[in-house]
Amino acid sequence: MTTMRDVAAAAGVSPMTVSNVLAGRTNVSEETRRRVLEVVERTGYRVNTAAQSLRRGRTGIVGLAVPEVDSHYFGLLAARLIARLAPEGLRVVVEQTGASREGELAAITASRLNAYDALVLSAVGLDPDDVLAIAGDLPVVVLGERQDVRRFDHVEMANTDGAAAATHLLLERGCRRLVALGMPDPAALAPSDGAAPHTQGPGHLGDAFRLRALGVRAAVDAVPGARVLAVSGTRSTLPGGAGLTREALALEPALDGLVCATDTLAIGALRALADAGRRVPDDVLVVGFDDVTDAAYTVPSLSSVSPGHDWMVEQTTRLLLRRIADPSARPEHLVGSFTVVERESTRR
Amino acid sequence: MTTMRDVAAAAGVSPMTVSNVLAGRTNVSEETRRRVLEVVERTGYRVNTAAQSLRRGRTGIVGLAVPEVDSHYFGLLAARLIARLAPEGLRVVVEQTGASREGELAAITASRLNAYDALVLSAVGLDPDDVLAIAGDLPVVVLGERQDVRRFDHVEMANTDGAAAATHLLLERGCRRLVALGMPDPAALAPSDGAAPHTQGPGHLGDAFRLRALGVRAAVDAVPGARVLAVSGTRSTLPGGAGLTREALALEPALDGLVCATDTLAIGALRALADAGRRVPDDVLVVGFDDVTDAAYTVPSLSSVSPGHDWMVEQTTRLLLRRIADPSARPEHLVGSFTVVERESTRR
DNA sequence: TTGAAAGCGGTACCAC
DNA sequence: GTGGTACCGCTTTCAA
Repeated sequence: MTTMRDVAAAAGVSPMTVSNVLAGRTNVSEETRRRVLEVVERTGYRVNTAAQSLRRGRTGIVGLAVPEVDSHYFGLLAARLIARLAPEGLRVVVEQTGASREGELAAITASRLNAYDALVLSAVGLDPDDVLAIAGDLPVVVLGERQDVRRFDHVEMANTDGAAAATHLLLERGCRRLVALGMPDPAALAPSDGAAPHTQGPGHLGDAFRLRALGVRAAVDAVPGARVLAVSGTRSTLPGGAGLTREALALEPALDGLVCATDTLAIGALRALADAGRRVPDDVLVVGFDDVTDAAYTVPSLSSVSPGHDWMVEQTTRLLLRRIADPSARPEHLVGSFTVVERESTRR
Repeated sequence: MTTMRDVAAAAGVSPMTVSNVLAGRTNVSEETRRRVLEVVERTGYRVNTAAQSLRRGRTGIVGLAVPEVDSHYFGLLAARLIARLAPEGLRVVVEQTGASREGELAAITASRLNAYDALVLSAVGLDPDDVLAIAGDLPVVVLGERQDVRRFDHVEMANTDGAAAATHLLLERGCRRLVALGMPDPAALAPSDGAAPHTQGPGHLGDAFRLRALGVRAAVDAVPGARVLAVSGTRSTLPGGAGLTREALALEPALDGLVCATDTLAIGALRALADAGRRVPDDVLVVGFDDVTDAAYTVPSLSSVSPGHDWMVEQTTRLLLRRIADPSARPEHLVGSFTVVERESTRR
């Protein structure tokens, strides 16, 4: 193992000078710099990141906690975040939180968490207390859903408005028997009792999906004669989407519109509808949420709510860097805009 | 910031004892252990991983280098690897190598690489020299494709045999005008000149796809009257798959079978075929490679070559742990088996 | 069963 | 421009 001391010795300088050269500091003569670099080159020396981290107090690693890695939305998010943070000198470690409610999460995540300079929490089905307990004094940016904790920076999707717009699209196209796939029952959300939606007890489902359900409900309530049935009880997976759709078809055989909590669920739904002999968009209209890359490539292609990924990643990065630099900064709460991207699955 | 010293002081013991308690070592009295844990609990203390890494000489982080994060195969691989390595106390950092040939990669990757205990290289379009240069003495497991470097542990997919079997399936179903989508031209591979396929110059395309092309060629050559056209020139993406398919339709309007280098390309192809008014499987049969989750959920569902993901991840993990423990172990080279999963896209 | 000493390999600070 | 000194927070070693 070559150390900085070795390089220094070989170049006839002090370790400090090697450090200065490698850090690109300017207080080194051109001659010395060249000599040091020559030795570095020759020996293949690379700085020890652990030592660097210990000394600097920063690891250069950002944790990204997502419910499941193998989902369309996550791939999109991870890819963009990794690409965006790389030039900032930050690497991304992916934490899967999906299977692990309760203890698992508290145990595993907590012990690893301090290896990160910051944590991005993406639409995790955790209640705020969990997050609080786990985070400690770690900079946290919550992404996508709403947390009622004002402590954290937060980039929120237009969950409610986006879902309302998606639902509105189906209603406009003539749907009257809707199913909200993968969302908690909007009817049970008691929108009129004045309580904020996030006070509905600890998150058994991500806040995001509850907020989307509210949007669906609002849109449906605005149209006399329209009704919506919520079919929930699974995470956002393809088999989950297919399963829920079979359930939906059994519960509401006359369904003519499917508003899905995510594109992944919607893609599963498309498959299940095909299996059931329901044609999309002839018999049933389908709309998803997230506008993942795949949405444009399904057959029929999938209409979806686009949350503006670039903006979200950009803001997330900005808040992250800001908070790493200044942990005491006042938390920001941003809400993104959205667009409904219409494709074949709702075209009539 | 709470340190181990602080905890020790508060518990009236030495830092060493705190370390022993937290590491679960047995040489601590029950009484002392309880006292220490109580303080840890109360203060929310967590060990500093940087210091730990520095002292131990291991970071607990494994790099996973993939061409593009946002692809179906990667999601699958990453999810499984992350889940499998977590109980081993290893986290996964994702490195995107896709866009970065040459300098980029050498520069960026090399500087970060020593933060890892090991590196998993997944089907990267690098030539072996690159890998050699970058890796240094870092444990490397190459996954999926073939490297002619015997230095590395290697878990290879049944690229050639799998592709041959997939092609055979199409031929069996009556296809005679095949297109190999996303693979280098099998005709140009000069299979009979005795040269090993990996001597075809530095990897402008992943070895994996070239090996798959060889399989396609072998299968086609065995059937008189059958021919295959290779349409390549893109990485494995959905738009890429659609684009290549449009190209293929222009070059070979009579095509009746599509063998795709990956499922992602195949899914893009399904979309492009639908756009072109070609029915699958009525007019054209399509088969992919990887058997990603999505393959079972497209409409029509996609036949694919399944490389046995569980086995691959298991072997990768085994080799990884082995080599971390013993860097001088003799490199192993494993080749997986495969199964052809037939679905609607080839059912006639 | 407990703990003192000695670093792991860098870098901030400040003197030269 | 250069480098000595101290120390980041933890753990290996070995003595008590």
